[in-house]
Amino acid sequence: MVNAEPDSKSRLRLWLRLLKTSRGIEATLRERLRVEFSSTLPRFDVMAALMRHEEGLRMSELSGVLKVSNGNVTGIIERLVEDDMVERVAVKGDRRATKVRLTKGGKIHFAKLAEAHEAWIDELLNAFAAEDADYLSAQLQTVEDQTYD
Amino acid sequence: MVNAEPDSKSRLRLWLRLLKTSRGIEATLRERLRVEFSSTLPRFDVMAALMRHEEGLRMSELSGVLKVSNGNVTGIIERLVEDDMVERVAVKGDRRATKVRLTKGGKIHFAKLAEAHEAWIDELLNAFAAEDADYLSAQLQTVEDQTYD
DNA sequence: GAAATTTATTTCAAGTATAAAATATTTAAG
DNA sequence: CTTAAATATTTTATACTTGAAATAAATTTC
Repeated sequence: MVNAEPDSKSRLRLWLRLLKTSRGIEATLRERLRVEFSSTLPRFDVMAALMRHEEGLRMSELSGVLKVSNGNVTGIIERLVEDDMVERVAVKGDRRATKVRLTKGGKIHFAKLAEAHEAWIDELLNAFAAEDADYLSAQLQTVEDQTYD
Repeated sequence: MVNAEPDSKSRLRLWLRLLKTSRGIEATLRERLRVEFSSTLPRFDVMAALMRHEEGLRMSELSGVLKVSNGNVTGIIERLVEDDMVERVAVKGDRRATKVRLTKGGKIHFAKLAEAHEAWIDELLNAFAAEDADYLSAQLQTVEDQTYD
């Protein structure tokens, strides 16, 4: 028995499924961050990146890590600074650059967000046993090298 | 041999991988829609939904299908109407409602977008044979029921 | 070492996105 | 019928996002 359907159809279905799944999870995370912490996913992403870099990151490094535009990061950082979650630090030797890092309060706040976040993901993806999750991650990893920016 | 790492870590890694993969593909699609068609992903999504409903959709049906807010759809439709891709049609019997549907030009334009879109996905996901893609889709499907809005 | 180029960041214009408030209309209740 | 409640949509305020232009500072070139 031959299958008349081209592979492209299966790939298209996979893409639509991938999109639906990730958008669904994202929507749930957004909602919970908003309701339970008056926060947002972009703020969470920025703080997570800064958490992994105690010493701080330049604005351009941050936008590189998060793969978003410079101007975008400027705006999010502005609001995080207003809320005393993040502080700007001058870079000695280069007056064009600024480093940003979490404040003490920012670290404390993020720890709470991160704990809740991990629990939410654990709940939303509980259909996957650890082995299945690892296998799926590996499968998805293979796409990575395909995507060029 | 026991594994000290809790399942939640595997699930978190899966989520981060899922997010990275879909954002990567989305970024590529956005870029190509912009460069090759001066269009955007939200416009594509709206037009795709309208293509599947020849007779048109109410604004609220459209936001339901796309899972985005009413106000959001209002804005996207406004711009599509300006470009003569979409037209508003009065709903007889209910003066509150409006149906929107693709114009003839909108259908012609969307056909080009859709063809390019499918080819891009086929290229970006070529690492997956049809069977692998179908299997992955099925795996991801299991998450669906977990996500509540 | 002054001029040209590159680099780091912000500003800007336009589009996307949400939740909440406002409008307009229809339906239900009394 | 007339008020109250529900429904469909738009408007508003705020945040996020991008690419491109502007600004400022550092580096390279002649």
